Amino acid sequence: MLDPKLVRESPELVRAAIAKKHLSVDLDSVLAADAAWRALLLEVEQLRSVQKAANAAMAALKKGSPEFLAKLGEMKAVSAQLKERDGALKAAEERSREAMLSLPNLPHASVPEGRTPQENAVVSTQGDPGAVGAHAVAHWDIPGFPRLFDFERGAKVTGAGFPFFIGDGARLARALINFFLEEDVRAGYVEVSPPIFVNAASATATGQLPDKEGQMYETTPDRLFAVPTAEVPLTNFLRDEILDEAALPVKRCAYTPCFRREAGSYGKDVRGLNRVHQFDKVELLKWVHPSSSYAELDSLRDDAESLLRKLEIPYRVLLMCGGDLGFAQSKKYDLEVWAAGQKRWLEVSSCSNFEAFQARRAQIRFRSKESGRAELVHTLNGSGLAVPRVLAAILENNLEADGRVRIPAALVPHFGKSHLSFA
RNA sequence: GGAGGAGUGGCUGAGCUGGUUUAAGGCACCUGACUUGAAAUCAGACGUGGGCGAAAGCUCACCGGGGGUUCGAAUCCCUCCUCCUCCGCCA
Repeated sequence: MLDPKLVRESPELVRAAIAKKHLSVDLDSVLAADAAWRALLLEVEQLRSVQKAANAAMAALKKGSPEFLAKLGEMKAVSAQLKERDGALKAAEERSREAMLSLPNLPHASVPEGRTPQENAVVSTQGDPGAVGAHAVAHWDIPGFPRLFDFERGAKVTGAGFPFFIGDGARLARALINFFLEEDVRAGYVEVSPPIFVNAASATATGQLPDKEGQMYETTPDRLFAVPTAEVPLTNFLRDEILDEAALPVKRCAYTPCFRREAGSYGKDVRGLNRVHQFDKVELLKWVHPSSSYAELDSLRDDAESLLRKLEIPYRVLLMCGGDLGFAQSKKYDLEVWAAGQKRWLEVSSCSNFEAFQARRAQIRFRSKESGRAELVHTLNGSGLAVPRVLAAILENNLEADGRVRIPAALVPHFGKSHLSFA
């Protein structure tokens, strides 16, 4: 959420942010809810103050004395009034908080104007998408593909979008996970293996609840949620804590399976490995000093990019425009790999700076040496990387005439051999 | 899963027969004095968050979470969570 003080004092900034993100949010009703809450707060605090003063006076009086009884009668009335007003205050506070939570984060000045994904800026393109010839085929059309990636039995056992990975398919996924983790650790991220279920409080702190409840798998009877990304447990790791300034930046990476119901998805987007309900991903996460968060965003993006360079997969970097930025992000880059068979770009990483937007909701702070106060950190995250789409790109870009797939040199030590076979 | 015990500021630790408690005392941290410097000692300051205010400052909340009783709750009641001990079950 945004700083309520900022919303109160500079509503024009918030209005501009809403416009740049092409959202429709009623800022005036947010301001009204906030003002109503503050008026009630003043009232209730005054009543409490009266009550506290009387409390001290009564403590000094002899219990049962006429003065005591008179005061007691008086305070019973105050107490009843306070109870009524306090109820109204709680309701107003709830309304105000919900209203504040409906406001999006402010986009950074460097975010381009635009409404649709077509207006995202292409920052750079690496490798040559045209290098693979006309013989390239979509990965699901490669002969033998169903033997290694069994969607039919997955549907039988669990449901659509839950494939089995078999033989060299499972081996390649495992090699990628291992490669990503090793490289990320080398880049200074501390490896974490988090719980893959989280409680409602955690899902709320990172914004999955209440809005995206339908996107998560939920367990009964404990009401735990299967993580849609490692970002959720990792961000919550430091929830409600105050860090040493010297400990910043804190860099973490984590491999988890990720679970997404993907309600509403359809069409060619969901074919093959493009979009599945359970997938492996290594997530990168940083908690940083506010003064360096944009430099840290660039280095985070470069860490993710270097994985693709080492795998020799053509990719491009997009800078998201205001309309495609997302509710909580200040600035976001997408990394997309070239899938030569489908002749389209697939998103494999999304690197974002949330500034203090997430940290405020999760109350993750550091003790500032300069001010002596606890200040909010800036949080960043990005994939490093999502496995199935990288795997799909390797299958499509590296398919050779004999029907085998060449394994990128950097991956061979993890895969154990130079080619993947569908036999 | 069953039975007991315990959760108090950055840490430690009283209060827990309800009312001068404004949460004692100690440690750590910070400032000052003494000192060539340091240690020790002495003095002072020392939580987080919200609201009002130009500011100085004023005010409210917070004793694991939530609810209740009461004029008044760290203290009494209910409930949930976590940790510890023991028992049961189990890879």
